[in-house]
Order: sequence, then C-alpha cells, then structure tokens
Amino acid sequence: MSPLPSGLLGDLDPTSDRAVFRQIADQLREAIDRGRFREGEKLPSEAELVEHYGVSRMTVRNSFSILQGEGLVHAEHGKGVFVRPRPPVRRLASDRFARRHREQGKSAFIVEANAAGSHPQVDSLEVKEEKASQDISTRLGSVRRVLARRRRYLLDGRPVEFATSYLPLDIARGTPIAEPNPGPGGIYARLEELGHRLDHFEEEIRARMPSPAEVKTLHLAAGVPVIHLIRTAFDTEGRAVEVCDTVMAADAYVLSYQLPAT
Amino acid sequence: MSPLPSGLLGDLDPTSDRAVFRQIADQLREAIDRGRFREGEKLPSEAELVEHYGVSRMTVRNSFSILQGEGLVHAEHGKGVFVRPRPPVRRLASDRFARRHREQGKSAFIVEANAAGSHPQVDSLEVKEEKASQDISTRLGSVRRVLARRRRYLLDGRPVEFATSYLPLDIARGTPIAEPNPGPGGIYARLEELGHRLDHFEEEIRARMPSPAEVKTLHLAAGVPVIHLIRTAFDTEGRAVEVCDTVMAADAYVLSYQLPAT
DNA sequence: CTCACCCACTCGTCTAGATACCTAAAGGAG
DNA sequence: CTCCTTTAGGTATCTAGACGAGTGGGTGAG
Repeated sequence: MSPLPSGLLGDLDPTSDRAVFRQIADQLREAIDRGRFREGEKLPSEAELVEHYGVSRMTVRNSFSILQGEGLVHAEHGKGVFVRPRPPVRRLASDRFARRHREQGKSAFIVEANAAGSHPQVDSLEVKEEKASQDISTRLGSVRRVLARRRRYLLDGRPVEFATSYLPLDIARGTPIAEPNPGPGGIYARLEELGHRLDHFEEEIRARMPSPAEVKTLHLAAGVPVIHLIRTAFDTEGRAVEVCDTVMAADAYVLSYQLPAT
Repeated sequence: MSPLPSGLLGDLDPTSDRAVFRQIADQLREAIDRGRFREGEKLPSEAELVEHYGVSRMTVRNSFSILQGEGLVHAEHGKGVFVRPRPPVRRLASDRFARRHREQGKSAFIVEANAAGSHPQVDSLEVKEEKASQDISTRLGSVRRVLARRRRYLLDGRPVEFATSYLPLDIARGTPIAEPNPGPGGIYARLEELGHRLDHFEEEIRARMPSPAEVKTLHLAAGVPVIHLIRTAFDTEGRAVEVCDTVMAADAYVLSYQLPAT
C-alpha cells in the first residue's frame, strides 16, 4: 500500500487534550472544506489512514463516524468513503399556492421539476378513510374520521418528500378528492369547485433527525435531517378544510417566504 | 450487578440479518417510544446491557451511538445514558415583524420570553464594519463593506439562536444602528426613523447538521440539527436594506408562516 | 458531626485482532 | 468475445481487554 501524499493531511498532536479520533476528523473535515477532496471524491481508505497516523482501525472508523454524523461523507461498502455531493435543491416559494398556479393541468411539482430539467415522479399513492389522530383532529376542528391522501415525490429517482393530506369526510367523501387522481390543479382546485373558496394557508415548520421509517422511505443518508412542515388550508369562512403533513429531505429543499412589514 | 428486570428488553434474534447493534438500538428505541423509559430517565448502563445481551461492550456502545445520532438519548460522563428531554420550543409567528410590535421599548425576544415565563438573555454582542461575503454582497445589491451586528440569544441559560445582521454602510454608519444597543424597537425601528420605510421581508429556510463551531456556540447535543434562516428586509423602494443570517437550535423552534391563497 | 478520601460505577478512548461481505478488475474457460 | 472465477482491497461487524476520567456515595479520621 502506497503512503498518502505528504502534506495532504497533517500529523497528530500527542500533547493535545483533543481525542485522537477527533483530531483525525478535524483534519479530514478541514481538507474537505479547503477543497482538497472534492464532492464525490474518495477519501483515503481506513487502512491508509491507519498507516498514516499510526493508530488502530477503530480509531479511524470513529473519525469517519463523526463526519458521517455531520453529513459530510458517506461510506459505500466495499468501495470506500466519499465526500457527499450536495444535491440540487428544490426552492419552494411563498406564492406556490397562488390561485394562478392552479389553472394549469399539471401539478405544481411536475411543472416545476420539468422547468428545472429534472425528472419528476409521484408514487406510493394511498387514499383511504381513517381515524384522525389527536393532532389532526384538533387542527381540523374536532373531526373523528378523515380522508387521508398519502404520496411520495421523487426527483430523478431520488425520493425527496413524503406527504399526507387530511380532509374532513363531509367535504371529501364522494368527490374527486377521494379519487387517487383528483384531476388538474390538485385537491385545492377541487375544493374551490366544491364551494370552499380558499382564503389562506398556515404553515408550521420544524427540523429534526428522521425516524428509521423516514430514513427508509426517503432513502436518507446519515447526517441528513428532515424538515417537517404542517400546512393547514382555511376557507373564506375561517374553516380548516385540509391539513397537509409533509416530511422533506432537508438537503433537497430551501423554503422561501414573504412577510409583510405592516 | 443485578440483572435487568425481565420483559423490559427482549432477546436478540441470531437468525436475523440485522446487525446485533442495530437490534439492540431498535429495542431501546421501541422501549423509549412506548414510554418504558421516560424523558430524562437513565437507560441501563453499558455493563448491564453487555450482561443482558451477552455481547461485547463496543457493540452496546455502537447501539447507543445510533440513538445519539437520532437525538433520542445523550450520554453523561460518569453518570449514564439518558433519554433526552424535549425542550420547550419557541414559536415564531409570521407577524413577528409587524410594525405594531416595534412600538414597545423592549426587543421582541425579551417580551416574548417574559410572556412565556422564561428567562431571556442576549449576549456575545459584536458590532463592526467588515468586508461583505459574496453571498451577502449579492443580497444587499453589490456592496463591498457592511456593518455586521452579531448576537446570541439564550433562554433560561440555554443558547438557542445565533444571529448576524448585515447592513450597507451608507445606511448604518454613524447612526444608532452602529451602536451596540440600537435602542427601543431594534434596528428595524431605527431604519424607519432614518427614512427607510420597510415594505416586506423575504426569508429563506434551510435545515442541516451544525458545524463544530455551531455545536460549540449553541451547546448543541448530538443529533440536533440547526435551522438556517436568511432574512432580507426590503424598503418601499425595493432596496434590500438589511440581511439577517440566523442559526437556530432546531429542537427549540417552530416557525410559523401565513400564506395568501390568492 | 463534619469532611476528606476512597472506591465502585459510569462513560470515553484506544488497541489488536477475527470474520464477513461487497466491489472491481484481472484472468481463465467456454 | 462472453461469462465465470479468483483475488485484492474496501468497509461492516464483533470480540476482549486496557486505561482514563467524571460522579457520587460510604467510610473512617478528626
């Protein structure tokens, strides 16, 4: 095994209080930040770092696990450890639910993705009536059962978002909203056709680490948080007519809002 | 050492493909979710789990490190591993910059925290002129140098947010905005007094894992992401008069926005 | 009774292996 | 030329043990 190029990574400081595996992680992180290793590029193998620093393999792996936790690198079994590329992000503008965007035939997600030159896909359709959770019931105004619409959005084959819409049965049952494909303009267009003129939306945003189920559904790499967005749609009478619970891969999104100064 | 209460945690499945340390993590996670271990409660010690499952200590530690990465537990040296309590969250409403909130003497943060019965604190003041980064320069409309105002917000002694405001020098230099304490209503009140009537704000929201520096500044536990918010303030002439770059401990915040449906 | 000290228990770090499995490229059989 | 096998070099998992260092309770000296 050939040694690492000299100067690529420094030496350890045995007098430092900082644990060895942290020092190694620091040096790798700095090298990545400085561009010595580029996106997608392979880091030195565990064996090479064991050789270079004169430490045991567990120590090197410990360093890698720090960087993985920070979402900086990802390991591929049998291949190596690589600098994690930053995926293209999807920008959600604050006017994304404006009525004028609902006039067209296709869904906002499809239109937007095509404009960005990527390949969109929507799957995991599930539409069924179910018992409302405590939280959903509260948000919709004490309803017992709801229509739930679950779907997953993918960009270029990568899952980026998992969303569930909840609607009161007295609004949705027996309408196109209860169909797998609600038709052009989505359920918001159907709600307005049914006489529920939309007035405004409220969005609540949280960020947290994903549950194991979310890691699976969204194919999340280690160290990638999720953005949890709960949107409630209100009609002009002030009634909550829909709650949409969305979990997004945080590295794939930038949310954008406009606030009045008045 | 006394054995664990039987039934608290199950057994391993040696025929499973799932790695032993993942199985252990799964069982602990489930026990936490089911409330067998409550917030702040101590999990079994490494030695107890070694005994219970008949595995080596590194395997148990591996399990703990998974749960730490998920932000579910935190270890305290010399004491044990504990279920991480969910801190109280600060809700940021979409009208938080409404002009009416600027009339009072105290800052929004202080008022709000007092109302919630917690003890607010603002520190790490730094106000200085500096070179604008590429990003800040672009957002402010190609300015070279800016006034930067840095501060950190704490609730009940816990740092929750670190923010830097950037203002063009032609607006801020020589005004109260360049003072450590800009006076009642904050810099937005001063901007309006100086003739820059505010029209609206734009906020960009991202979520990601913190850098080591952010972990230090915000005293973040493992597995806690940050919300990165960049707000630009525009005056009625459409000029960007301020950019505020904020990094928040994600477990301490819920952001709330209102969107028009028109 | 008080206080300093000791000790048991805890997690933190590190070593030195063993075994398993994955990947990619080289080389041989057909 | 195609396909399979081999092999080298990766990471994944696990074991067994050593020493370090923080915490907190008990104990014995004063």
